[in-house]
Amino acid sequence: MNPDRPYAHLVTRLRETGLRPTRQRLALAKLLFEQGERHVTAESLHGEALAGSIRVSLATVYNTLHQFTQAGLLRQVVVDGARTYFDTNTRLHHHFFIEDDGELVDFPGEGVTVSGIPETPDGTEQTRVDVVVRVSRQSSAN
Amino acid sequence: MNPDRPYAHLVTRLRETGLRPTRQRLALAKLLFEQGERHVTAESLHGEALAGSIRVSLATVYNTLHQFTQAGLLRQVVVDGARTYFDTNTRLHHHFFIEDDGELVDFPGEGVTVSGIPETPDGTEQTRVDVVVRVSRQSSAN
DNA sequence: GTGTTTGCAAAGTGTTTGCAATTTA
DNA sequence: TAAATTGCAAACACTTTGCAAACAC
Repeated sequence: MNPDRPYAHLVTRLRETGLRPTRQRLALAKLLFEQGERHVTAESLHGEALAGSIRVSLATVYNTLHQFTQAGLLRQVVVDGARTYFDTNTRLHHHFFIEDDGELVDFPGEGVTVSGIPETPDGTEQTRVDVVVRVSRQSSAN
Repeated sequence: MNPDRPYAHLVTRLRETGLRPTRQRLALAKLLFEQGERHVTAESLHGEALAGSIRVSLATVYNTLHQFTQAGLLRQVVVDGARTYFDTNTRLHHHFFIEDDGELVDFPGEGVTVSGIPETPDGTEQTRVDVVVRVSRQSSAN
């Protein structure tokens, strides 16, 4: 939080994407990128910010997440319908989706092969293949 | 629409699942199951019903879609985050998702193999593997 | 008749937007 | 100071809910 040394690398990273390194964006970037790979929702990140005494509005969190996504710093993940997840891992990978609690877990995409996909519909080209492995917690009672 | 011959097989199908074959449920079942495999949203189905002069409320459409899903007559598909799709194809299959217009296209699951999935997270077991092949319309301008 | 189902309108989520006030360069 | 960004509150889209009236058996 020292304003004299405000995470130079994050400042640079934001500048490179054409986003002004504002207090809010820096704070969110710090939460997002300074603790390994993670999955957040707008609300979870907003909660973290507030918990860390970072004053930022939910609207700004949404804006920032979308701007970061557009800049290639985040990847948007759709699994659950209800909420939108953002993933700080932008490399090729897929997801386990733990149905019981809506948690996401990455797994690397390098070793994964999907074979047997038919031709894409007329006039379309393949953008990406997403694999979601849905899992549920084993209950010994089952 | 002849009340004297109200689609006996649909009536039976509903009865088997423990759902009373009400006018609304029969009408929706007819729209859903009498014209091949399809993907609907609550709103699209509601629109169809109204267009076909079937008086049914949106709330009932939602209820019915969920009841049918629970009964195994439909499958819920998550791809787009904004809306929930229901698929009358309950067999093993995957989806093309046409990003430009949010349209879904099925492809059969039999020929598809996903290899290289690591072990599921601790204490969980695999429920299902969903493959979404995202495609976009080719523009000659691109 | 009795329990189920429906429809309405209201409430609930998660997300987006308009705009004045603030901040950045 | 000019342009970008923020925060608020209101608006949104989609979905769920509570409850009285209508319906199925």
